[in-house]
Amino acid sequence: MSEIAIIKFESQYFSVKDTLECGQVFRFLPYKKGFKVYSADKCCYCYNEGDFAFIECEKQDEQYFYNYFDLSRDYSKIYNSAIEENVDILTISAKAGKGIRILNQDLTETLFSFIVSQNNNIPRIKGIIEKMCVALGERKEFLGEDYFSFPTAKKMAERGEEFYKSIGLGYRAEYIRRLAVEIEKGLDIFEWKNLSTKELNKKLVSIYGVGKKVADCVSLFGYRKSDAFPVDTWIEKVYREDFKGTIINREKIAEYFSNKFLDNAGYYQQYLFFYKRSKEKE
DNA sequence: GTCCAGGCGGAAG
DNA sequence: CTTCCGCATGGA
Repeated sequence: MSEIAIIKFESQYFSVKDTLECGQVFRFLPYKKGFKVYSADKCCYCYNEGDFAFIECEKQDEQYFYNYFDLSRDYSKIYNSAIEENVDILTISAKAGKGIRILNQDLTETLFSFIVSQNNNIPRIKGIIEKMCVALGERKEFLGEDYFSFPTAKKMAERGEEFYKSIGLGYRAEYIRRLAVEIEKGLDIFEWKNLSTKELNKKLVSIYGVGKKVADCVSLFGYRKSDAFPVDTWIEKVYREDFKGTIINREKIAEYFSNKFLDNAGYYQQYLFFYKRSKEKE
């Protein structure tokens, strides 16, 4: 039995539920007072209670999850900047999603996950990724329960297109398989860490199965390029209905928001996406 | 049955 | 350069 560490953090700018459910991450499950969250080969249990958020994990993973939940960043600055923009829908969205933080996710997992996400809905995306982990990941244990790690590229490269179709990937099967093979052959996506957002985008889009939208998500959630502004169907609705925008081309809508909100664009995007999607579900 | 989901690749204009 | 079309799957 390994030792458990508990991280305690003020909840004013940290809602575990909203942070997990704002669409940036796909591997988490309700558990007791909150959620179990899985990242790469690690797991933690987190929840809000009183005026705090708590994260329980193995002692050796304490730094990993401190960084994962982006706890060294001051979100009051981001939140206040959003309010100061003086844009109604952004003010409403920021207030509704005040506790949202952008996670520092595992890069490889983020890239594969957002390829799965294209033209797909969040419950299905979760299911497909879970099947990949169960089939190809490594069995681990946390708080007395088994779970599976996100598979390595090596493991993924061993399986054919048929396997990926069998877990529901449809036409995306070949995208996943080919990326795994490329990484196995030496493609190093970590090398792109220090590129500008624009140069990074070029590299990402060159991957088979990665277009502008997925590239923006991976830039924002994996590489933490906060000027990236992913435009999906929900954000397109926000743009049309709330910003009264007239541009049709999604790439240009993304450019519009990146230029408008600069290094806060990605954070605002999460507020907007979360609010728009939560309203539609009612 | 139709429509849609955190879209993309490839062909055609 | 931009626009259009086919694509797998499952839930509403």
